[in-house]
Amino acid sequence: MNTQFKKGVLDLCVLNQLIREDRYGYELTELISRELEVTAGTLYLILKRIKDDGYVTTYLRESDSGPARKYYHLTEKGRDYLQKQKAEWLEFLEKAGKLLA
Amino acid sequence: MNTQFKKGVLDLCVLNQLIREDRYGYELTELISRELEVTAGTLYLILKRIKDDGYVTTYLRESDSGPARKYYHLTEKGRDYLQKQKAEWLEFLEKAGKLLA
DNA sequence: AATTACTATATTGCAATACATAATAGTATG
DNA sequence: CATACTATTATGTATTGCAATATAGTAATT
Repeated sequence: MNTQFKKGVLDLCVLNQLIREDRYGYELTELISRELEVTAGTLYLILKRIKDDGYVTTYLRESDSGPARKYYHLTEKGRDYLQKQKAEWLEFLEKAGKLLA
Repeated sequence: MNTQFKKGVLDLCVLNQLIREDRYGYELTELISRELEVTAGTLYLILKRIKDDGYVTTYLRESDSGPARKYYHLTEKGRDYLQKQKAEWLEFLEKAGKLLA
């Protein structure tokens, strides 16, 4: 899969998984990679980024099947960002679509 | 406009403009930037890349309104590449779409 | 029981790629 | 001379890929 296509969209995919419920990193890795080829390293970098940007907050919770899980929670700022970026993405698709028609 | 969204798609947009006729760089810059925000520098880098990759050939032709124009011609290899990448792009959109729904 | 191996989970460093920005330069025309 | 047309290149930045590391449980093997 063309690596470049994912640039900028991957973080939206991640944020979008957090709309309804908090999830932990490993879980997100599995979820996303069901559709797109993504390695854990890439995912965790994205998680770090969206946390640094204030789009998510995190908290630890023990697991009964391994190390503690770090859960990610979408903030109001993250929700706003996601909404606006999704709109921009659709707008981009429309314009690019014209050039690719 | 989110800079990252364009990664990997811009060169397809350029190649796609060459399907029916040869075009020169400045012309392509104008064409593409009607839809997407792109500067000449970026466009010329892409043109250099797709030429190095053998997707286009070039030739000079004088203009009656300025310096000579460098025309870009899509090769058979470029046509193949474009077709495959467009298919991959659509496939990517479908998968990303699921994650963004 | 002790050792080993494997799964679940998180993190980090370095390399590669593509776009942005800005500067340069040459030709023709008003 | 100023401006529009045309092409090129250098430097910076952001995002992903790949690979390695680390830790805690669980299962398997000796």
